[in-house]
Amino acid sequence: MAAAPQPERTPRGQGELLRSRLIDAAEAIVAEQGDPAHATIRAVTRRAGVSPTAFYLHFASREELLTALRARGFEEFRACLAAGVAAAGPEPFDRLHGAGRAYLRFARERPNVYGLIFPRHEPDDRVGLASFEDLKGLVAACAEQAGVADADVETLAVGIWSGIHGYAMLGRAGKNVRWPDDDEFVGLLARAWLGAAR
Amino acid sequence: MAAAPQPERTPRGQGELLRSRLIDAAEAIVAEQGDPAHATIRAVTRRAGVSPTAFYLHFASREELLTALRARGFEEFRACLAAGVAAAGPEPFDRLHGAGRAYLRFARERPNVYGLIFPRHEPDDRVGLASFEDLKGLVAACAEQAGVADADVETLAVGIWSGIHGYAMLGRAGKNVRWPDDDEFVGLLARAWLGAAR
DNA sequence: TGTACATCAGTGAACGCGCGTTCACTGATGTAC
DNA sequence: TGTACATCAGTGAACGCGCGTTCACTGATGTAC
Repeated sequence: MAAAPQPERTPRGQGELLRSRLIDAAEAIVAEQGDPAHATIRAVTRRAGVSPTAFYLHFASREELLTALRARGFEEFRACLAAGVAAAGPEPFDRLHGAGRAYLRFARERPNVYGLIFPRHEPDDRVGLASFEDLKGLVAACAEQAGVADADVETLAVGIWSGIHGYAMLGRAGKNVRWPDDDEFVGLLARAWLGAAR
Repeated sequence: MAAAPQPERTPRGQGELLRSRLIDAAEAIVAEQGDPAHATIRAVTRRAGVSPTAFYLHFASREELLTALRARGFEEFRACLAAGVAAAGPEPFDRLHGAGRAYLRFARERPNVYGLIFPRHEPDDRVGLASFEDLKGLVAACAEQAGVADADVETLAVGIWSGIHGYAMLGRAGKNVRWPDDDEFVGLLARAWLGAAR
């Protein structure tokens, strides 16, 4: 088979392609193995079909790769939430509910990416801040509609965010505990903090 | 100095002492480094002042050591909560508040032990179950006193536990967010889920 | 009371492995003249 | 149009390290007779 020899090497001028291929490989490893510790330089380059040394053409260190991976995961997470809100229509409580559902679906379907962007140690401030600002907007609209305008919106948002994050993290523990499903929990959470307006 | 030569070796019949010394060493490493991955067999035995081979006199594998460490951490956590409840007196809401404060203090003072017993992956069912049963008892007493006796206690407990766990995990993220302090948050959380009874 | 033996609580050297990182090299593709 | 050269996108061998684990050994302390 002397058929067309495939270009095994990235064409000239597009060397940056390998960079995203390496991030892809790292994401796949994290998704499969769960622990970012498995995304070693050698494992990532092996998966990308490239020699370990090629790694250094695009990253100065393993930490730099993980930072890039977290940044990508965060973009995807935030886009997922935005889509959930947009699909929910104009009503404030519907929008908050849509965000909550999207949040929990992401955490459930991609637990390892979720774990990467909300790490136990050295939390990424950008994640907290940007997501939290989004959430505060949704909560403020609900509070206004519910007539609890005098409430401290920031505190309400903290309460709701804590609840949803805790539920996402604990959700798989304790088989003997009857966990409400995502939809039900988001509803209960909004009612608990924002009153029975809906 | 030919003073009394210290017994550098555990006296006969008390070989089990090394077992707990190894767990001590592992706990110290986790507390200092944050990540259980650093608690390798060699690092643990080095810290305990013993040869790597001595490890196998007491544990069949590294995983067995980590299991023992988690079990110990969980005992300490549960004892801490029980003490917080006992010190709070007989009033149901005071007791729930005491548990919540103790929970958050433990998570704040010993974040790495907390992270070990509420791991992101492979959650330990015993932890979830035993702690959750404790919590359900406290919540049931509050619900009864608050006159929301018709409410689903299990669901209320899920909501409160999720909130407190989420707050504990997120608490250090986002410096620009104004987090309520532990006491205030526990109060808000109880009021949100159990009504304004207190 | 002495002494041979068993047990206990370890040690020390060695193995093969995967890791991060460095170094010198390669071979195709473009560009200047 | 040819050709020398530069650049790009990598490769391959090697290093020293810490790791888990195995193996044969040691030396003090107790026990049977």
